[in-house]
Amino acid sequence: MPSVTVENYLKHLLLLAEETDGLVPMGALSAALAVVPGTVTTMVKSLAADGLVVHRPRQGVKLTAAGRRLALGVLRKHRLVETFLVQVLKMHWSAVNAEAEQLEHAISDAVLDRLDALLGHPSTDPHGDPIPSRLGKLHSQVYATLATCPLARPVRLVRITEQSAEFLQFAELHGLLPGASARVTDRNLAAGLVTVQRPRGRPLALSLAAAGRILVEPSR
Amino acid sequence: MPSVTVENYLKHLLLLAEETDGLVPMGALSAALAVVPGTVTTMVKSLAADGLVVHRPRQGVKLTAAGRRLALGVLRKHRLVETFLVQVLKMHWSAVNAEAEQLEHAISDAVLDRLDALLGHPSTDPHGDPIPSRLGKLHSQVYATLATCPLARPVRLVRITEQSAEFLQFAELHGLLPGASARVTDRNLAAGLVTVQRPRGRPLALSLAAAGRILVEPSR
DNA sequence: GAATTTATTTTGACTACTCAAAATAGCGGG
DNA sequence: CCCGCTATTTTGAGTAGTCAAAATAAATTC
Repeated sequence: MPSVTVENYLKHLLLLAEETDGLVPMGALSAALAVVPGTVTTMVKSLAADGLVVHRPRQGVKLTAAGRRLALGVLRKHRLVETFLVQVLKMHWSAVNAEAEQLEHAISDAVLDRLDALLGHPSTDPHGDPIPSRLGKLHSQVYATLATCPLARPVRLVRITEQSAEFLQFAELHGLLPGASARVTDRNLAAGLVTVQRPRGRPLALSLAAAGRILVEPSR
Repeated sequence: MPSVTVENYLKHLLLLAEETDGLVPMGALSAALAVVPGTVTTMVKSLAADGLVVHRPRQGVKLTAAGRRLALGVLRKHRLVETFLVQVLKMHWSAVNAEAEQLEHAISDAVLDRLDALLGHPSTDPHGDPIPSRLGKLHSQVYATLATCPLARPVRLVRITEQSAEFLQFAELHGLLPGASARVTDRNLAAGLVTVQRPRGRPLALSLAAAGRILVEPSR
């Protein structure tokens, strides 16, 4: 059975691979895990020895098929637990990431299956993040973001790819929840500002970085 | 924050104290934790240094007030989680101890409070074991057992103080669940056998040891 | 009251993970 | 082509928890 530490290395590697696609730099992993770079080098070498990752020295790491399978299992637990915490226990969506961070390593597959059934086999968690299937399929579509979608066109928010409680609380305050409608009225690259219009709301200014964390699809 | 290991030492110490009352011998703790005796000595000394237990060398250990408070918190998590697994996720009562063993160390107080409310603030878990209150009160009554209750008198089962899946499955198979009625028709100390009569059931033979794990109260 | 058994403690060593700080590699600029 | 910067790796050391096996203390037996 993989340790909590190993599960975390693999999970973050999977998450970072989505953005980086290809090799994940050691520094990115080090930052994500809040661990000094030297520690990552050591651990990655041991993960490589176990066949869970491939290590290209001085270049980066990536998951092997076995490592990816394990990582998907952890991610499935994380996102199903988040969904449970919000839908059944009525917790706030900004609080559940931290809770799931712990529970994902303690919950068995048997309990997870029951939870999955209780929730009606959801395909996304409360942030819109896709939940890997029992078989390890992660059907993550490529979406536009508020930083890249066409101007003036109505869009529907589908996913918030940022877990910090502050950001999520800010987002909710301004009605930026998965499922909500919006329209980007202006985008100023020089200033790094995006202006978003919500139905029945004041125009809202967002940094380009923040806008890039909000995934959208064309409305209707 | 106490480690998983520390939480387990304290929890088992609390459980063993119920039976042993007074000092728990090192050997008992060693057996309960499935760890060699030398390890227990080492750990107990470090727990004592942290003010969580009192160590009487060559005699045994007991919890301090601080240690007991922590242990009660863990036990509360364990038993509420068990209750949740049975009542909400419909798992079998013989399986939930092992699951709760893991989850008790990963669940936060915030989640626990929601769970407690969802379950209607239960006072016992599915085995009839009392759940410590949020404030750390453990109202565990002294009950008779099938090994000690008066002969021929009708009794109601209140608690099964044995967590092994095999035993619990055996108990359920013969209708020995908390809440059930029964009557001890015969007790043979020499043979170490207790005969139990269930309404509409065949007489059932139980070892004295097994009978001692089933707590009862006078019926009506 | 010595001798033996049993419980406990000590000692030395190991695994998994971590950090701090020094060494090194590979890059981009001049 | 060399210089310096940044990312990475190495080295040495520490913490938490564990085991195996030898040493010791206490209790039991004769």
